Amino acid sequence: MSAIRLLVLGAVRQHGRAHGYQVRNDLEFWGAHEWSHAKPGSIYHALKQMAKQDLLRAHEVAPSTVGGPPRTEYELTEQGSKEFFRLLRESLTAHDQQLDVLSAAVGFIVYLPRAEAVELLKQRVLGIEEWRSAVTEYYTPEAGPESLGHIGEIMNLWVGSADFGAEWTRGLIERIERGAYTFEGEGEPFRAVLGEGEENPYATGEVHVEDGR
Amino acid sequence: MSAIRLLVLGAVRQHGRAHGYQVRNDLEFWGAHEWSHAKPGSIYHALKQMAKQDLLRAHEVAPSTVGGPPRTEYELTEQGSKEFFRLLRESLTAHDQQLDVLSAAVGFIVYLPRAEAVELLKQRVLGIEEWRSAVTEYYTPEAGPESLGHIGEIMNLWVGSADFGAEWTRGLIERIERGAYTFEGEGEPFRAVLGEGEENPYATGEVHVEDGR
DNA sequence: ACCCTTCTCTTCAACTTTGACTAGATTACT
DNA sequence: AGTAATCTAGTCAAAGTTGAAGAGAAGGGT
Repeated sequence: MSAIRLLVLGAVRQHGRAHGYQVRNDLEFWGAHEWSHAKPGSIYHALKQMAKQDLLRAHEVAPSTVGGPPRTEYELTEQGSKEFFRLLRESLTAHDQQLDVLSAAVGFIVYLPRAEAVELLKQRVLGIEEWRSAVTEYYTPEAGPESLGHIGEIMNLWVGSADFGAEWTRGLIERIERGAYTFEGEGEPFRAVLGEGEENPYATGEVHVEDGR
Repeated sequence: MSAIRLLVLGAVRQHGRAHGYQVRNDLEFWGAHEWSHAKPGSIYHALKQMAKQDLLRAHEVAPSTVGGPPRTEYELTEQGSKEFFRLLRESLTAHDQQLDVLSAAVGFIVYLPRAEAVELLKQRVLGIEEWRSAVTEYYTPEAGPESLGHIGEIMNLWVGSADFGAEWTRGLIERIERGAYTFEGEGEPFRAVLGEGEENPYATGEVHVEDGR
């Protein structure tokens, strides 16, 4: 599973209503074009696909104030909202190697209650630890590690990478438990969208994002 | 870029001549179906595609000894061989997050001369370090790290992950420089294919993530 | 003799992703 | 003023990926 559906659902959700280009800009604002591989084509495709599956409601909009082709605005349906949270929870606990999926999920983590976020992350750690012990037990050859030849290096890479993932997750859990960040139901929510005319401090140099809402 | 082309080219290359099912089995034997996402469909597709691009030469083979549909055998063309090494070199140096691509490349690393392997890995480390300093400089807000909110955790994840990747690479470089493993032109080559009728020791367990020999 | 499962080898349709392209409007430069 | 560049907004064909299905042969049990 790629991160794009989660990202797109999350972007639309933050705006309430958004068209493709807005979503595209949000993702760029979040730096997601760097770590996910969210190309324009994928975004527009995801929007259409999810509209077809009744996760999003599409609204045709008049040719628009600024130039360019007619836009379509989308908003989440009831189902879409459920799907967003399903993906979010799944992405937080799944311990496969997908950094991009995890990143997207972390970006939206504050939309969960604090306690649940911690719970899910703990599950993540558990999953990683289980995976680790299963793998190291299973692939430890009786003939000693040399029998694997250079192939053993691959094991090394994966196990080390998993260890790092677990460590990072533990750190995050601790910070959250100590009260860091503002979660669902704790007052002023964090909104990672640009206000009108605001400048994107993380744009890639030339990029200059305007957000109409 | 996914790892599949490199894996398929490498598998065919080790056999000299191979049909789709053989490639599929090799990948399973290597555990690659776990860490790459090499499904049968992808493998057959890659074979056909690369045949169309003259990277592989296809031979129709008589309906075969055992049951089943007629097989097509493939072997590398001159171009295919070049492409294999091009992909191998690229995958070893590219410092984007793709663990699967790196894993595949490490599996084939001994087909390069030792000195070149070291050279490429050093380039990898350099690339990671450059990326790291560019990112940390660019994304360090003047308003202090708190201004990023929980979004800062994503940065943390990526930078830490990159650091781990660099560390792992340095370790590998050191071992190779000290004479570990047998590289191209150093005698008996490492061949990770099953002999006829040999059993795959890693074929049936459910836990099946890494690679073995 | 019969059925059931497994193995061999491949195909296919549906879906996703990519990268290039279009095209009008606005700004920037000389 | 003229033209180059950039923004806005999106489309499309080609390529890649997935998961399931298919069909023949062979083994294994009752």
